[in-house]
Parts: sequence; structure tokens; C-alpha cells
Amino acid sequence: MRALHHPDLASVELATLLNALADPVRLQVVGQLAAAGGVVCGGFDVPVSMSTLSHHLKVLREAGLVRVTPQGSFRQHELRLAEIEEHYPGVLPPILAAARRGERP
Amino acid sequence: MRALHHPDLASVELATLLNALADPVRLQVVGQLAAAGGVVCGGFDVPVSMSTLSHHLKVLREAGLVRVTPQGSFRQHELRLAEIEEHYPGVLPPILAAARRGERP
DNA sequence: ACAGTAGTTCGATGGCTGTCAAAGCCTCGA
DNA sequence: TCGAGGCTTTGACAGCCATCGAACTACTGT
Repeated sequence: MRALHHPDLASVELATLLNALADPVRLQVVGQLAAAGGVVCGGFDVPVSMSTLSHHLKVLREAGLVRVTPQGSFRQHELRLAEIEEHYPGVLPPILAAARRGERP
Repeated sequence: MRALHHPDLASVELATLLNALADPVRLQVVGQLAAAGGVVCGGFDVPVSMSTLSHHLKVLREAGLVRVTPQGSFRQHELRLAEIEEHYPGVLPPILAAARRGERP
């Protein structure tokens, strides 16, 4: 499999990070990642096709928001909370809280 | 002049708010608004044309981020900090801080 | 009334983006 | 080795978006 690049948070623009979060589907994804402690793999509950979900996960990864680690034929996704907190302190937690508050089916 | 609509923050989606902030120019604008206490009118220091700036200010206004009040032939822009804080507590301040930290000419 | 200044809107354009189905990889288990 | 499951990539497409110059509106001062 390909290299699976994760950018250094220092090289990620704030606008890029916010842009990655500025989509309802991706907001749902990070919300579920935060709720599940990052253990979820492809079992996300989102209203899009598999290929579209894959695209969104790629956007999140390239924005430095999630780390993807292949484990067998699965892939584990987790939020890079600590690193983000280091470079953009205080930015992510309130957004996660608002996202969690905002999804009630 | 037209009605100059300002949305109720309760009807603004989180994704909309983040999307309004997910642009370098608009991030600069809100950064300067935060720094200047919201008194600036059209004296923004941004690398785009007047019409483009006007477009960005419209996006920010329709996302509930700024309030625009016509004063004579000028227009005063200010952040709706308190209202945003009420509906999305803790979201804006860290972003403003990061934006301020991120612009050094 | 007139000219000037502040700002918006229009029309056009090129680029980016979210979406899907279909085809392609990897990895595991039989 | 073969098949199946899990995920990615490709190709295509429609819609949105940032950008500009030019035309337009609105207000002020003379």
C-alpha cells in the first residue's frame, strides 16, 4: 500500500484545518471519532457512499486531523488531538463539543 | 439600500460558521476586526480587490459572524462575539488567537 | 445640482469540491 | 492459490466559490 502521508501540524495552515472541519459529513466523522475514542475503522455512520467517505477521510488526514494506521485489512482512524492541541490550543475541543451537541437524529 | 439581513445564530449550522472561517482572507478580516475592536469599516488590509472584499464580508455576515451597521456613507463592521459565544461557546476565541498568532508580515 | 467617495452587484471565468459507480489493490482465511 | 471483504483510486459530472473589472447605488459636501 501507498505511503499514507501524515503532515506535520506545524506545516498545516489554520484555514486548511478549518476547511477540513467545514463540512457536515466530516464534522460527523470527527464527532464519531471523538465519541468512540478513535477506535472506529470503516464503521462510520454517515449518509454517503463508501468512496465518498474514503475521500473525506483523506481530506481529514491531509489536514492533519486524523491519523490512519493499517491493521490487517482494516484501518484504524484516530484524532490527532494532542498534536493539534499543541499547535492550535483550544481550537478543537469546543468544536467537538458543538458537533456532539449538534447531532441528534 | 437593501435590508441587510443578519441571521439568528440559532439557525446557523456549525459547518456554515466554520466554512466562513475557512478562508485565508476572511480569517485575516476577522483577525483585524478582533484586533481593532470592531471599529474598522472598509479600511481592511487584505490582498484582494474591493469587490472581492465585499463578497467576503457578505459571507461573514450571512454566517452570523459580523454585524454591519451603515453609518452615513461608511459601514461599521463588528464581530458578534457575545452571540457566537452563547451558541458556540469557546469556539471563536482560540481561532482568533491562532489567527492573530499566524499573521506576521 | 454636482462631483466625489464608499460600497455593492453583475457577468464572466477558472478552479476546487462533493458525489457516485466501477475498477483496482491488499490482506486474510480456506 | 483462490476467493472474499475492506478500502482506495479513477473517471465523470454538477455545483459551488474566489476573483476581477465594470457598472451601479447611496450618501456627503460644496
